[in-house]
Formats: sequence, structure tokens, C-alpha cells
Amino acid sequence: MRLLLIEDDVALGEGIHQALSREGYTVDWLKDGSSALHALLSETFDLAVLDLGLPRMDGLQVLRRLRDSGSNLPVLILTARDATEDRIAGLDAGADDYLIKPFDLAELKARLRALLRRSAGRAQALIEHAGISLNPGTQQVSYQGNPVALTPKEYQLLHELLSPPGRVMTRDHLMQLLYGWNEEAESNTLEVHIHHLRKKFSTDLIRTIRGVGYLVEERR
Amino acid sequence: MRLLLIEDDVALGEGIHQALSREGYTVDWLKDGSSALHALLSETFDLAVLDLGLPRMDGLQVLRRLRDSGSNLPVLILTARDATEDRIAGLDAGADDYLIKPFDLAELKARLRALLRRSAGRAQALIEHAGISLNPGTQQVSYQGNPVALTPKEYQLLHELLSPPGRVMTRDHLMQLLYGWNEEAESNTLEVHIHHLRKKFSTDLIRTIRGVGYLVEERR
DNA sequence: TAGCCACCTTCAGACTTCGTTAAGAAAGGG
DNA sequence: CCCTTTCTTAACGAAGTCTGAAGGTGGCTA
Repeated sequence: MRLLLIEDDVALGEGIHQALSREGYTVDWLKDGSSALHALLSETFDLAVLDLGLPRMDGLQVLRRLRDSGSNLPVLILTARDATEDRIAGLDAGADDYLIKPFDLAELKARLRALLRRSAGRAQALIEHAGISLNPGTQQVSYQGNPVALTPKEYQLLHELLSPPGRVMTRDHLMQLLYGWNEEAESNTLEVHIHHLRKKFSTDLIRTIRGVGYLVEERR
Repeated sequence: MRLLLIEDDVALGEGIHQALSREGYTVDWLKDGSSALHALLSETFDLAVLDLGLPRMDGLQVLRRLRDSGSNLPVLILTARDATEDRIAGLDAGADDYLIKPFDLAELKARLRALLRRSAGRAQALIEHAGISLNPGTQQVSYQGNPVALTPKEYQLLHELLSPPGRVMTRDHLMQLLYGWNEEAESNTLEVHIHHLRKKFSTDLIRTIRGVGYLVEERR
């Protein structure tokens, strides 16, 4: 579960970062609005935590531009206690939830969970392709009618490759999906996971695009 | 039994919170209307206690929006002594019961019990699955004809896993069912309770989905 | 055809998560 | 207030998962 934290206060940011990482999220952390917007538009996240008081570009503006671009990424905003108007403006601008500083980390965690559950609930029918059926709600996968047990990383990869199929996923993209920016995986873990997927389904499910990445063919 | 308390007065809220927690409810407490509505729409509660005088979004409005969304969650409202009109408006808006401030905590508890009994009566037939029969009205459970004694937490877990079976319940979901947002359980209580359930029924009743949660298979 | 490079395959050890147990703490009932 | 039931904590072991490295394969280019 990849998450973008946008917070300029270093102490607070570190606290949040640490807490959420320990919770199992892949957390990327940016400290100003314009790079955050850039990242949000060019990369894939499951969720964003956005401080409204930011240098360079105001958090509200980031949110508006994000929504203008058509994204419905779940966003939780952080506001100062007295900035009531900000909060209202934030919700109006399309935030999904908010939290008032100072807040309890436990509450943040709870709200993120709720947010993710909601966003998981709202969309997502079964994904069916090439005999594979993948249920994003429950993370259950079956192949030709039989359930297949996937590890979390395998599931993430497969999900990405299948939504939608027919697109080449670059190695970089996939690596970032699994590891974010921080924790670099220095070896060939990606190949290993792909290998496992091929073994569990079929060797020719995932095609290698040499020098670029991987691909699941659109129709089969 | 998970309950949402919506009350902006800190002293009063603390009192109610404490009393109801001691009574065995899992109590979550929010202090303003808009986050309350949010929570009510996105999470699962068995009951709400709603103060009508609230900042940000009036309690009445919360109630109306909740009913508009199609929910028939039992709601008890709290009103000031002189706000007769509020009370009437509250009942019109779909409240199930009301209490006038100041009130006695014992009376609150009694009314909640009554409310829950009523709402339990209206729904819920026996749940039968894999030799287990679970009666939501009386909280009695039997396995292959013989009664089984479950502790409250065990019952909650089993009930959740069985309604309906075949769905993966994430650890997060189950933890929130048992503990709400407040008390973080830092250790492996969930595993322990699951273990007890398995012991009382059958080892393979509940399947673990590693990294995700637990599952009771649909047909057996 | 030789050589390089990207990718594949395999596997062992590190690391995580989960199950099991037992003991002590907390809650509930008489 | 004591006794019983229930819940939590903690330790340890088992099982599952991930990583990093080594060696192998095959395509591409010169």
C-alpha cells in the first residue's frame, strides 16, 4: 500500500513517516507542494496525507489541481486547530477526510484504514483475464476456477499488470509500486517475483519486453 | 457492540464514554457533526448517541443525512431541557429515542439496552453454517447440536466472520470491530481469540489469509 | 560466431507473520 | 471483598515470505 505524505514540518513528518512505515505502508515523503503535485500526477499512490500549510505551493492548491486532473485518489488533509476555514475549503476542494493538529497517531492510522477500506469498497468489480479472476476487495485470486494463493508482493504485481492488461509496465514503475523510493531493493527481486507468478499461472502469461518491462497481453 | 458517541462537550463526553465502555460497548467518540456523518456513512456501528447541539454540522442535519442515505441505524439523541422543538424535530428526522440533558447515566444505559433489543428483534434470523448455529437475538451458539459457551469477544468475532461467510475479513476490520479507534491493542490478542474459536469449533473452520486476515469458507 | 547484456532460475539464509501456550491483569458476579 | 471468568501480554516455535547471490540461457550486435 503506497502512500504519499506531504508535510513540511520535519519533526512531525518524521513521526508520521515512522509510524506509518511500521504499520506496513510504503511511505514516500515530500516537503513542498509543487513537488508533491508533480509526484501525484506522475506516479501511482493509494492514498495521500496532505498538510494544508505548505511552502512553495499551498496544500489547497495541490488538492484542487489534483482533482482537476480527474484523480479521485483518497486524500486526508491536516490542518491547524484554528484554521476552520481551511478545513471547510479543504473538504470542498475534494478532500476525503481531515484531521486537526495536534492529533493522535492512533487516530491517523484509524482514519487511513477507514479511508482505504472505503475506497476499496467503492470501486472494483472482479478483474477477469485469461482465466484469472482477481477480487480486489478480498485479495483472493483464482485461476481456471481454482483458488491460487499469492503472497502480498505477488498480488500487488499481478493486480498492477492486470489493470488494465495490454499495457507495458516498466521495471521502474513496478519497482516503485513494491518499494517506493526509499527502501531500494538492490537485487533482482522483481524478476524473482515475476518468476513466481509465471509458475503459479502460466509461463506465457507475462511477456518480457526486453530493456523496458513486462506486459500481460490484452486478449487471449 | 460498537457504538458512536457524538458529543462536543468534553466533560460530558468523557463521562458517557467511560460509563459505556465499562458497560462493554466499544465506544468511539467524535466531537463534531461532519466527521460524525463521515464515520457513520463509512463505518459500521450498532448504535449512535447524538447530541443535537454541535459545531460545524448540526446534529439534526447529521441525522437527516444519515437517514437519507438509507441507514436505519438506531440513534438516540440528546437535547437540552428547553429545546422542545429540537426534540420533536429530532424524532421527525428519524431518531429512535431521546434523552433530555441533564440525565442520569443509568437511564442512558437502560435506554440503549432497550434500543438494541428492539433493533435486534426486527432483524436477524438464526445464522447456520458448517454445523454452527448462532442466534443473534440471544447470543447463543451451538455446534453440531451442542451448546457452546463463547466469551463476548469470541462471539463478536464469530458473528462477524459468519455474516456472511465466504468473505475475507481483514485484520484491521476485525481489530476495529473489537477495539474501535481508541485502545490500541499492541499485542496478538486477535490471534489468541481466533485460536480459542478454532479450539471450540474446528481447526479448519477459520482459514488465515496470510498478510490479510481471516476467512470462513462459504460452503463446506 | 563471439561476446555482451538482460533476464531467468534456483536456493539458502534472513526476516515476518502467525500459532500456541501460559501466566498475570482486569472485569464481572455473588 | 473474594472468586471466577475473560482478556491481554509475552515468549517461543513454526510456517511462510522476501532478498541477495550465483550460475545459466538466449537474444542482439559487430
